[in-house]
Parts: sequence; C-alpha cells; structure tokens
Amino acid sequence: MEATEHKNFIEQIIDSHNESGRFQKRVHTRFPPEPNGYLHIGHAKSICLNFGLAQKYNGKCNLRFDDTNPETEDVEYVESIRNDVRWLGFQWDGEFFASDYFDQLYQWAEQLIMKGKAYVDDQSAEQIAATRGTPTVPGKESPFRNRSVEENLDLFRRMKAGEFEEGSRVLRAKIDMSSPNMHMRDPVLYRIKKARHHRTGDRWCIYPMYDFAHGLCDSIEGITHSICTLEFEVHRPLYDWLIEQLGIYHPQQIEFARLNLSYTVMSKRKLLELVEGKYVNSWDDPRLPTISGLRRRGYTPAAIRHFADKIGVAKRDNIIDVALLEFCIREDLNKIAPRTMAVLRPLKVVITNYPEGQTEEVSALINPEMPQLGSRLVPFGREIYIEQDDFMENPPKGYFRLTPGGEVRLKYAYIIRCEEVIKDAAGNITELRCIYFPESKSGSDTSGKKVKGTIHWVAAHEAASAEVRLYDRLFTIPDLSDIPEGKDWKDFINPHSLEVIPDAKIEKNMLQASIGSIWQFERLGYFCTDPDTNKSNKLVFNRTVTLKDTWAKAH
RNA sequence: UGACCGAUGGUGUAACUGGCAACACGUUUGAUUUUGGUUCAAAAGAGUCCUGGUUCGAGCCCAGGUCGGUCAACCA
Repeated sequence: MEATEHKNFIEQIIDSHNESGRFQKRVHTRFPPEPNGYLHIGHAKSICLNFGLAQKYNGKCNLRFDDTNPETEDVEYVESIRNDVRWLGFQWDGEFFASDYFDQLYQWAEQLIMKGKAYVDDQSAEQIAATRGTPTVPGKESPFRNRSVEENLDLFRRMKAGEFEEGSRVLRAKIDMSSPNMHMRDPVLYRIKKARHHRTGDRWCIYPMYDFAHGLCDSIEGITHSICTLEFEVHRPLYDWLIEQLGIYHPQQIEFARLNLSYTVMSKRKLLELVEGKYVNSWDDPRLPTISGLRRRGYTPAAIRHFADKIGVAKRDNIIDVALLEFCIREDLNKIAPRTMAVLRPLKVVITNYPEGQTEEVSALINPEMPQLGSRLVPFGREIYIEQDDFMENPPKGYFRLTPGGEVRLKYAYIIRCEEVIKDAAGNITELRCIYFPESKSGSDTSGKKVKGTIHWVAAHEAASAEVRLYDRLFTIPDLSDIPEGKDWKDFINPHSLEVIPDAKIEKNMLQASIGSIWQFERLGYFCTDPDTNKSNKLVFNRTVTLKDTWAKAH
C-alpha cells in the first residue's frame, strides 16, 4: 500500500463525520455509471476513489447502474462496465440498478404530489424550456402548476398507465421558478417514454429523470458519501430538497474535479465522435483513453491504480500530464516485463569473419531487474539484423552506436567493427560488412576492448517476423479544451498517432507469446501482443510506451 | 449581468488548520550500467491571483476585486 500521509479533502470530511458520529463511523460509497457507453480513465479515477475510500475506511462500495433512460442503455454496456471494474482490481459489495427501485421511486413521486410538491405539466418540452428563464432572468410558472392534488394524482397514474402520448405530459417538482439555481426551477421528475427497458422490459412507460433518481437511490442504499464530479454541485440543492421533502435518509454528496489528461479527450461525446467518425478503429483502439483501449495498449491495472493515487483529488480544474501516466506504466512494466530483442527497421549486417554455416546460441537475461528469473537462449549467426537507427555514416558528436570503422557491442553477444558500407544505386544503405572479435563474447570477454554503445539485434537465420503497431499521442496539442478560434478540436488529431511496421524481425522465441502478454523489446519500449495475432495468423504487437530515451530527446 | 465552485513551481497534489512552502512527474547535471533503460546523487524552478485588513507572525482568517470553471435535455 502507498504511504499516503496526506489526506485529501474528502478523507478530511469523512474524518470529521467519524468524529461527529454523523454516520456512526460508517463509510459506504458507490460507483454509479450509466450503462450507455464504455468506461475511460476518468472513470478509473472515480472507481479508484470510491473503492479506495471504502477499503481505507473498512467500508463498502456498491456498483450501481443508473439506468433511468431506456433509450440509450443496454446490457452490453453493463457487461463491459462490470468487466472493466473487475479488471481494475475491484470487487463491489452490492450490485444494484436504479431500475431496481422504480417502484419505490414511483411511490415517492406520488408522495410528493400528495404533499403538493409536484404537479403534472401538460406543456411541451419546448414550452417548458422557453419558460425556464435564463441564469439571470427568472422563469415563468406553468399554467398547470396549481392543479389540485387529486387531479395531479389522477393524471400521474394515467401517465403510468400509458394513457398519454410520449412528450405530452411530465411530472414536475414544485419548487421555485425564480430560483437563481436553474435546477430548482420546477425540474422535471418523470417523463413518458414508451421504450423497452433493458431490465424492466415493458413494465413501465414513465421513467424517472436522473436528477430525481440519483440522490434517492443513494439514500435507499444507505450511501454515506455520494462522491461525484463538480458539475453536479449545482444539483445538490435539488437532491437535498427531495430528501428533505420525503423525510428519508440523507447521504452527503461531495464533488471533486474530473480528470483531464493532456493530449487526449475524455468526454463521452468526443470519444463517440472519434469512434463513429473512424478517426480510430474501435472503442478499444489503443490510442483511446478508454479502459478497454488502455488494456489493449498494454497498460496494467496496477499502473492505472498507482496513477489514480498519484494524481490526487481536489476541486480545482486540472489537466494531468500524460508523462505521469507513462511514468506509472514504465515503473510497473520495468519490474515485470520479460526482455526480448526485436528490430523494427532492419539493416542487414554480415559478419565476414564468422564462419559460414556456423551458428550458436547466446545466453540473455530474461529480466535484469529480476536475475533470479534466469536467462533464455538467443540464436546468433553470420548474418544479423540491427536497427537502421543504430548505424550512422556521418554521426553527430556524442553518437555512440555503430559508425564506419566504429565498434559496438551486440547485446549478449560480441563486439563488432564496421568495415564496409554497401549501398544501392540510389545511395541507400542496404548492408553492412563487419568483423567480430571472438574473444569479446559476453560473459567471457578477454578482448580488453571498451565500447561505448551496446545495440540489440536479431539473427537472420532464425528471425521471426511480426507486425508492430507504434502508437503515439492522439492529439498534437496538450489542452483540447483550449481550441483556437475558428478551429475544431478534430483539427488537432495527430496524423502519426499510429504507425504500422508490417515486417519487424524478432527473436523466434516470441512465436510462443500468448495474447495480451507484455514484453520489453530491449532499448525500444514495452509491447504487448494484440488480439489480432489470432486472426491474421501472424504476430501483432502494440507498443505500450517507449523507453525513456534521453539521447533521442536531445537530437 | 444571477447562483455555485475554484485559484500554491511547467504539471499535479501537500503544508500538523496561523509558525522557515514540501512531495511526485517533468527538466538539467553527475555517477553506475553489456538497454542512451533501471538505479543512485544533485541542481534549477513558486514566495502561494491582486489590493487592503486582523495578527508578533497569513498560502491558511476577514473585506473588496480579478481571472477561470459549472449551470438554462422530457440526457446522465
């Protein structure tokens, strides 16, 4: 567990509740998604917060689906949300649906009517909108606002019975049309929707609005701390009003600032636009900040949890540098990812003094961070591939890989010297002729040679081939909430966010790599096998993140 | 010309509730290294949005500003 000495403002509130005894030292949170889309890393922040608080205070955390709008919701999303929460490493105490409470909610609505605190409004949606006023101008009361309790009850029951057309009537709270808080201007509580609900089927044709249902559901579940994002701050007076009118258990709502990540977008609307507009390939496209995208990209639950822990919780708007997320995944993967060698852009090297037809196997550490894991055998021979980047004909100062006449170590093998550069008619370098120093073999080096650089390689005679997908940030600017005038946020999509290497050379050991397994390609970064590996009958790797490269950064 | 919320290094979060502004990421430098990775060591970088007040003492309290965010779906 992390050594978190500093308490965030929510923990401080909980502590004060525990001192005052407001909730009898009980802590019961909940994660309340609507099953109408996929979870993203912003949700992960909320999940880690809610479940984390429950763990820290020996409390409970529910998973509740706020499924009050049958038109947009589906069981498919319920499944994917469950799956993502579980994958993140959390197990909820109770699993509930707002729709479980439809009967209770309906009873409460009638109760409000009987108290004279709610009425059926015959106005159209347009009329209601038009008479709501603006933040600075009070709204106008509906002509139906003062119907009798009997009439309201009758009308509401007939709404429930399906006697009226969709959109013809709604149930509204009777609060204050001139309230400075727009949400208190007689908000809609129930609307008619003759839609089939994914759980209650055709049992209902009226459905509660989120604002009516949400706080009441928390109350039903005995939630102590209803944690939500900042935009619901102005809704709180309404939730409190409802609870007060009904005289029921009162949870404490606490709002925090949602996560924003640099170089990406987090809103459901924009994510949907990226997927539907084919800017990315799917909801689990590894470039997306969706949980499924991050998973496919090779992010681990531990790294995401650690990230959520490090970013903290507060109320001010924030935009977290993706570099922090990348730090978290590198930190995790460095410890656990087995190493292998892969050459993305191969340059053939012929070792002229290595006997033709001869091969051998060299020993390579599985993970230098964990030597106890032992080593693997890697084939070596007269012809190998090295990275094109690891040779320069005219190197800048400070370059210490291979150059004409220069020497480097082939990792876990020998030191070589470049003797000759072969080019095609166009002047492109096609091959290098090198010599090796037999006495410089790794582990038994008696050559006395000192080289500055060590490069990775793959033996040509036993190289496997793989497709490698190199991902980069999805956008070219860090802050997508700050778009210059006349521009659209989609104008800043990074055209190079995906580069496909169709034929990389990798250690043949990798043919056995299982789907989703995570590797470090020495000197290149962390990669995981993509599910497409199955389909295409060829190895496909996704680059999770590069290794830090202080040389490349400066050049 | 409304209500609510917020403002601390480049980024994010702290500061025992009034006592020398700290930690992490990022950046830079050095050491180690058969990954220009890791690890280790160090440095630079804010005087806490502004103005005034209370106080021996203010990032924390008070007053007034400024700037930013949120709110006007029969969405959540």
